[in-house]
Amino acid sequence: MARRSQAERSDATTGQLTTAARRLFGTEGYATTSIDAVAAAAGVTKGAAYHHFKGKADLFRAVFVREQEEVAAELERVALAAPDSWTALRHGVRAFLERCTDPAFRQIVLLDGPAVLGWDGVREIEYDHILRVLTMGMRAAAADGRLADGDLPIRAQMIFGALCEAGMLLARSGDPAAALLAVEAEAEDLLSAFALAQTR
Amino acid sequence: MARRSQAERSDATTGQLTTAARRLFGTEGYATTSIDAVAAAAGVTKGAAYHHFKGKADLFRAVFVREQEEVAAELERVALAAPDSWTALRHGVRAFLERCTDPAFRQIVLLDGPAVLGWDGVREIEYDHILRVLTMGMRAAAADGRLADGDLPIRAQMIFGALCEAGMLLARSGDPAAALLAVEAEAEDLLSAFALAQTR
DNA sequence: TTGACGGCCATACCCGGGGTATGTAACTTC
DNA sequence: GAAGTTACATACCCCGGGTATGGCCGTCAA
Repeated sequence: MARRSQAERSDATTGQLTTAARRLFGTEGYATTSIDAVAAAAGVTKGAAYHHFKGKADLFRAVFVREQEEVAAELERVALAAPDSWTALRHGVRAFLERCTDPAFRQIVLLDGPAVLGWDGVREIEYDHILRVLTMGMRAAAADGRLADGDLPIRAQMIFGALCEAGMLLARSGDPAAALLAVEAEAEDLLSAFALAQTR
Repeated sequence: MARRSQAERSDATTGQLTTAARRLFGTEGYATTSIDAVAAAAGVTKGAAYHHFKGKADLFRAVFVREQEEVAAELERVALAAPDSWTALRHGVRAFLERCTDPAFRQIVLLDGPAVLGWDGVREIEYDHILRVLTMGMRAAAADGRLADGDLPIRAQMIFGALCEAGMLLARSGDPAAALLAVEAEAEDLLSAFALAQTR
């Protein structure tokens, strides 16, 4: 192996570890995957893992954060490409639901995340990524007069919960394409809940 | 101890075990509570636990099911006491949110449940309890012309996801009473998403 | 250039806890 | 009341998370 700097070695190892962890956590689940298995899949030993991460939960956290970053980036990209704030929301919803097609994403973000990191833990991370993008999108729609006033953070959080459940639902469906349409229709109705015409 | 039948002994022991497990799982979380600790709190040993349950997950499942049964029963009671289908829905929502005030309920049903039993596992159980009651309530509201047509199971599932997130949210709030009002307002708007006046 | 220092990682080990095998006392059945 | 079954307790296995220690190599100052 050619001469490598310490930083290069570190980055390479952490990258191998998080990639392997993402694969194993996503397929086998958090509880049933061992640190040894992750390290072996990454081509290193447990010592390397415990050098870069405080423990198993910390490794999982790194995977979880990277997952959130990628989804948030894609959602932001989709939103920016949309002609107006309302279609930005709709396209974002569709992008999130399609992301839920990935079993590893569901296992890590939707199933194991809350149990491993606690609700405060996932909340803290999501608020800087997925929830941030969603809240911004809803704020823009509200500014455009497409959404009524109200508590936007609470509203975004509840919409997010509904979308997560919808993502699990269509993943279980025998006909994902048809389910996607049905779910999207319901999701649009949900967002329409806050359409301006509605009065309390 | 007086002479007891086998069935009485069994019922007493399983009751002690599930009660102790409910307390420990609810306070310490599933991963950090040991079978030994549960058995000790129940006044028996690990052998008794493994005699009545196939394993740790099975014990958790029993606790989870009982929790669902209790909530479903209360929701049904609240719904039946309501004058019409719409207020039945609203009172049910309130009852569920208040149940989320219990940290043990949140830990067991909302956080650990999906990770331990898998999504299919919780789905199967919830569909016979909370989701069943919610779907029935929405079906009644639809029959009364308070909800538009659509895919009711999907709709109920998504509403349920939103309510779970709302429950976690108001539990974290510094002022639960005020948060309850805000969350209830948003939840009503969500249900209004499917009000008959809405057209797609 | 070199030598000391520190970061990177492997090896060896501890130990808590899920799961199992076996023994024993109490209940049930005939 | 003897045989068989149920309801546990006890002792044990072993996987796996976490830690301690040592060695290799890049880094940096003199």
